[in-house]
Amino acid sequence: MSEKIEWKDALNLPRTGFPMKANLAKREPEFLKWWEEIDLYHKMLRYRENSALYVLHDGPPYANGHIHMGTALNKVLKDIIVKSRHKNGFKSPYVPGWDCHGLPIELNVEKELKVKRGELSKLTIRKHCREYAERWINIQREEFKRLGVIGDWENPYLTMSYDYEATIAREFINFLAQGSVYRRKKTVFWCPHCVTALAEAEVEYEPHRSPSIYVKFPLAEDAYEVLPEELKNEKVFIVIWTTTPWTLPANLAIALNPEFKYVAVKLNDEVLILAEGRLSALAAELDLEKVPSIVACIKPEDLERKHARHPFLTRESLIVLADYVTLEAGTGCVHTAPGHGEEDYETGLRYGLDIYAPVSPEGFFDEDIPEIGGKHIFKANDEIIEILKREGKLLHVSEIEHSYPHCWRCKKPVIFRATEQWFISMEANNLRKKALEWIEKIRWIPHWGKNRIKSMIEKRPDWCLSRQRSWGVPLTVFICNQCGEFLKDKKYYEKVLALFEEKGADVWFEKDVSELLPEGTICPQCGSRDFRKEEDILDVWFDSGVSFAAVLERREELKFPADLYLEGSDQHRGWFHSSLLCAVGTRGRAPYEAVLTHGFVVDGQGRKMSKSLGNVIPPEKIIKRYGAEILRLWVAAEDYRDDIRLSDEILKRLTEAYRKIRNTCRFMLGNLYDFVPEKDLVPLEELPDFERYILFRLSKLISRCLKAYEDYEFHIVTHGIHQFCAVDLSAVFIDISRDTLYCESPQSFSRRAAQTVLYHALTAITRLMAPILSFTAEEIWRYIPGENKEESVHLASFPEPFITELGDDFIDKWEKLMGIRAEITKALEIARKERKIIGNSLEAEVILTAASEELLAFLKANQDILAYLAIVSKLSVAEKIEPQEDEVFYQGEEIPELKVLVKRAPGEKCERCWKWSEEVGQNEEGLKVCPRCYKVLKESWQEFLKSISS
RNA sequence: GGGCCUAUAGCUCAGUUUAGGUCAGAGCGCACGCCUGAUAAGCGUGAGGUCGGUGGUUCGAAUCCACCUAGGCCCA
Repeated sequence: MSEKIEWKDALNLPRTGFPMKANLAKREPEFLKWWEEIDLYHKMLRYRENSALYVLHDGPPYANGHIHMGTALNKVLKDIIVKSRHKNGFKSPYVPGWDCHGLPIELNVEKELKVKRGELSKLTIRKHCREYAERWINIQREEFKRLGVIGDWENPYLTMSYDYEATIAREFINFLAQGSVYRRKKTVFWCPHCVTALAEAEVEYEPHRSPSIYVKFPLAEDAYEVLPEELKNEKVFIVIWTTTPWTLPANLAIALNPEFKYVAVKLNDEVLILAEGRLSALAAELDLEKVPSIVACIKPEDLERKHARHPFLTRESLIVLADYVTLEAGTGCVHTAPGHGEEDYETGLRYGLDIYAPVSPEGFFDEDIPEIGGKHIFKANDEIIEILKREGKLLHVSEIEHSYPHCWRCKKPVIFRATEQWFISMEANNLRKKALEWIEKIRWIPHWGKNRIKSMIEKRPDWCLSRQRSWGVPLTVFICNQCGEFLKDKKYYEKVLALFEEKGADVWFEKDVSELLPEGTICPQCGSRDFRKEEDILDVWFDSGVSFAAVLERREELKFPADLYLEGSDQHRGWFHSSLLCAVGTRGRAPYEAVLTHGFVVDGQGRKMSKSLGNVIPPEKIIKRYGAEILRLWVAAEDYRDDIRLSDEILKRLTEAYRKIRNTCRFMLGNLYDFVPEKDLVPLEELPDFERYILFRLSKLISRCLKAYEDYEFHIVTHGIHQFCAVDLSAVFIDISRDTLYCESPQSFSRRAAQTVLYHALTAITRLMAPILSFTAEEIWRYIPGENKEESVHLASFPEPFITELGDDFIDKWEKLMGIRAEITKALEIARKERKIIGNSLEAEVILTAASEELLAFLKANQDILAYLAIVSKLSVAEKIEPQEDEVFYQGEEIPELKVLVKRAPGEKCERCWKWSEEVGQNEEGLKVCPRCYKVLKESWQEFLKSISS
């Protein structure tokens, strides 16, 4: 007998080419290339040609800059949904899109070209903008594809494509024709730096230092008439407070709250009027030793429509009433400039005041204003304060820091300024009401999304559509030069739309009105033939808002309405909102059946990612270091409905989880090297109980995952798969079955049964993980044995839970067995760690007993399986246990009536299977193997036996 | 300042809604040990949380109410 027998040659050890190390960053591109080669996206659609449609409509990212974690998160979530719905049996097309027009691109182009606004023609700027957008689309497309996102990347939708531009114009004209569009002067956010009106969405509130001044307005003659007798000979002033001194030249009114009590107080030799509720605050602000005494009370309604004199201009200021005046700050007397404030504007309308805004688009005062004419408004603040001082009208000046609107693009402070703008009315055609009705019918996930968008729609003002810029789709409106009326009927615009479809929206700027209007057009109002075209362009939110018309309705593979829109929760005010208004306004219904939102990417401490905090992690970095797969796993592991944390620790943990899943699958592949499912698969009903129990657990996992996919709860899937790999497979089934897999005859029933479980588990898990771990699933798929599998895992369907009912008795029994196993394991650990009796569990013999008859009977009935489950060499059940010196006695913790005795297993170690047995060596050749192994060797390794005996 | 949302072990999540009383859990990580026939792998055991804080309702609250703190999105 030879001394060194290579028993490894007589075992079924795992064999696989599937690498332990994923090398994701390097291998992923190979899979991407292959998917492209086989045109996976279209193949997936063809596999589901006759299936029900599931349409997830892509919200277009802005074609500017590299993708970031937020956009990556969004696209991966969409990809998981598209892939999982496909696996669920739906035909689920995915057409990605880009938002291409708008101010940010225009500004960047100006920066690149080093030109200022207006220096180049609109057409030239537009040409450059188009190229710029194209450039970023191509970059972002590659970045998105790198994430493993599948879709119609070669044929995406672009809001700047000619047909899309035509659709935008057409939908605008729909609104125009139904009388929803109007034009009027209105205060809007205005950025003097970018020289444009801004939408609410384009304004950001930032802390800002402003002067805080108290200004005295002397009462005019008519106001004295209503003053109490004792004030008639005094110098009386109304005191206002403002943080924008530059708006004082536009002051036309002072607003009082009709509900407040106003008082006149004496300060030095002057009388000041203010709200009683602000008196002590003012005294504190002025640093007075004591609150000035009240000399009279004033009823605000007495002063209504009386006047005060402007503090430095020869003009009067109307005293008005308004209920928005508060006692939170100031004096309760509010400086009102209808051309420079939203509420001021409304008050101005009510009192018939001029909407006066003597400020140029660039932010310079009109020349005709004394002293400060021609100066920039923000620079005029100090001069106005000086003038007030000189005129003796300044009561107090200080500085405050407060939240002030800033331009989202240039980050500079914005102003309110009255200008001519185009609007879609929220009330015309009941747009607001209908939108609110549709909100009720849509499924919002999470449910609170409904309240959120509802309150926004309820409160939002009319939609300001116009932008004084170049890069966008023009507001296609013809205006009569004679009477000022604009043409509303669709018939006037058919020619324009046809031209847009063919040549894009540039033609609006290229061609003369006469070339755009149908021949012989006459103003229906005044009969004139003299028209001009509107020069403003449309708000980009309108562009993306009509994507349902440009994409869902126009693409053959899609449908209107979509099943789902999925974006960040900020889009309740953005795309969900604009899409809803556009669709309700023109189609009479919402463009989606359901809306799913995700939170924002924040750092490990829950703080938002920002350049200034320096906590930004770009997707590219994660892909390079860990692979896109880890990024995808991150997306899937987190509950994205809240904010989603990202940190190095989180990525490290995910990498570990990934490795566990990968290695578990690798082990299964390695043990299926000789398994031919078509031939070797053991029918479910013939499987031993343990195998059936594991498949039952697998079935539960499958059910749970299918439901979680259905509900878009991917973190349930991820945690479920990971836990199943780590516990049910790796720690339980694989650990226990290793002996069977390695040591039994290759074709034996018991080994094939164990392999059957591995095969089912592997194929199920691979398909379950495919929407998330798309690369790894594909890699595994290639190694899975069998002929009848799809070319790509992404063409396969989800597994079905194949064991749904085993009976409660069966489950109870197995849960009890696993509980007993856990107790044995604890006893073994004591023997190992504290008593050093054993190392490997196979070195142990276990004797069990129980305090209750019932448990004792159960133990006796399951003695053999318990030995198997516990992975010990010998296990028996006794009525009574008397521990010896070198033995461990353990009483159950979870099962107190269970008692476990551990001692060293008797006999010798079988050199082949490493189990200890008193029968080792009892064979003809005197091999140091146990009878089981000897039998197996005779059965399946005769060649090997010959070779070692020679 | 207002609306909406979030807060459970170092990390990611269960448990909270359409019943408040085995609900204080899982996996990972960590510590310690074992194995060396999944090996830059595998197995086991263990230590970790007054469920963001403070009050209140209740016989009893992570779970209901109020307020506060921190953070996020949106708005002013």
